[in-house]
Amino acid sequence: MKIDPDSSKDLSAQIAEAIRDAIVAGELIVDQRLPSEAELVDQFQVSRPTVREALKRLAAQSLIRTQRGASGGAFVNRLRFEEAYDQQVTTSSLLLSMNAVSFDVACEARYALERACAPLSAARRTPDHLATMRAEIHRQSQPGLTDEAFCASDVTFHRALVDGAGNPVVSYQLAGAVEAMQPLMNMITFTARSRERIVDLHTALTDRLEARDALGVESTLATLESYTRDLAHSIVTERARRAETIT
Amino acid sequence: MKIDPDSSKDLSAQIAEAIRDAIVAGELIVDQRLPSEAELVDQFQVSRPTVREALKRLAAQSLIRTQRGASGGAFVNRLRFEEAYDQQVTTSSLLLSMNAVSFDVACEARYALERACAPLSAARRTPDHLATMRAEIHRQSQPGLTDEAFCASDVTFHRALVDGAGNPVVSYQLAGAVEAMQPLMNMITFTARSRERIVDLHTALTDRLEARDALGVESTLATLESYTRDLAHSIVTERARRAETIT
DNA sequence: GACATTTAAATGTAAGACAAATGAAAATTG
DNA sequence: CAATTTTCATTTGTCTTACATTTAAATGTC
Repeated sequence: MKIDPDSSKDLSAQIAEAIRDAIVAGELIVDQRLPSEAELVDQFQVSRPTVREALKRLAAQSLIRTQRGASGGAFVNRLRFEEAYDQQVTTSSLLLSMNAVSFDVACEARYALERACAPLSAARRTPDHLATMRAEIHRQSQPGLTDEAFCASDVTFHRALVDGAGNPVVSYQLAGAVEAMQPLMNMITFTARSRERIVDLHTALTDRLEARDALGVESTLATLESYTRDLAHSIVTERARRAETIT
Repeated sequence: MKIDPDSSKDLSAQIAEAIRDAIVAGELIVDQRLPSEAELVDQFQVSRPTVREALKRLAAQSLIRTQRGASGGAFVNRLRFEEAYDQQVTTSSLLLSMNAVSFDVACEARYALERACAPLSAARRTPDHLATMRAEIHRQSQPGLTDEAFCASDVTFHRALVDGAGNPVVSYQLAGAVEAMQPLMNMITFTARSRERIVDLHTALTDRLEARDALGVESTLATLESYTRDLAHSIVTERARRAETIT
């Protein structure tokens, strides 16, 4: 592990990269203790703040965790799916908002990927998944639910559908696609009628899943996608019409 | 933006979180300059190294970039798809290796998601995508290609297939699934015969895509998946047999 | 007005100090 | 001797101060 003091990059960035590469390459294994900050200072011939900045970079990516005290130090962190979820969701959300990704494009991506789970979920869903989905359907039917709560329940519902595939990698990948859509979904105001329609589709989805009818799940998801997109379009045009009227 | 000096978390972690929340909430917009380190010191009532550690955490997530000099400082960074790719790939790779995800599970997830692109790619692929795919097929047919190069070409081929969907969100999501598989794929030794079979399937895939035959693409992908899994299984059992013989 | 120089502001890096946590060894006590 | 308490060394967390380097703008010079 070497660093170049004349590089354009920060020393801390170089050191972080060197350590990260060692982790990725398997030279440092999970739960292994890194050298102490003082030892890293000697090893890389830099000051302690620089070493610390490097370690914080790694900590921000959940690659290491630190512990104070006598037998403390920095340890290679086992990256868990749950932690990776969160990072993926915030990254995906920022990607959508910062790159002005349209509702249509995001929606298309989400449902395309979600449909990919249909065969797996139909084959492997457990009663637990179905129960979660029906519970969320019930919640969504409650009058007086705020739009935010409705969207949150929608996310939980779809996550249960995805988790039904019984494949953690699929769940991880889809978490970003599904949850990152939520801010965009929150812009939609759901009328009583549109909620009713969505609840109907959710019910159909759950029924098909219970019947292990993969094709039925896929086609229902397609219907839900087009309905969601229509809903978004009508709201956009409605807003445009109102703006027109005011002008 | 407030921080709690008595929290169990590091001060730098709290400050980073506060700034990150402000970015996610849209209070700080792209290319906007953050307060200088000295100002942040005043604002949060902490020392400069602490502020800097917080900024490095954000830089590690590509949320900010820093610039030296008179009108320098830290700026909110536009998170681009390309940067996010890399992070996603390393995160996905580490998830697979650190959680001992089996080849089957990873492979299933990858092909399930990739099949989801089939209808979109069939509808939107351009001659460019087809040309890239055929070029990679040609490369894969070259004798004397190392296994690593073969795998790398395989990744390029599949990325072109995925990019054909013409949806950047899909490309982003799939980048992790496809590229993170490469280390696992690299464990496979490809014989001349297996390479021939894969090249045939790739050719079929490209032909179907050219014909805009979505179902054909899907079924060919399914065939490729099962062949890949069979290949991995035979290699595992072969190794087990040899180990048996030695013992 | 064009060009060279200076200056100021900002980040990058270094060095040293102390605080706080923590586990282990040593001392104390029953 | 065993159990408990104390002490101590190690390590990270934080602060202070200082200097180096980069960069753009202000200033001066011709």
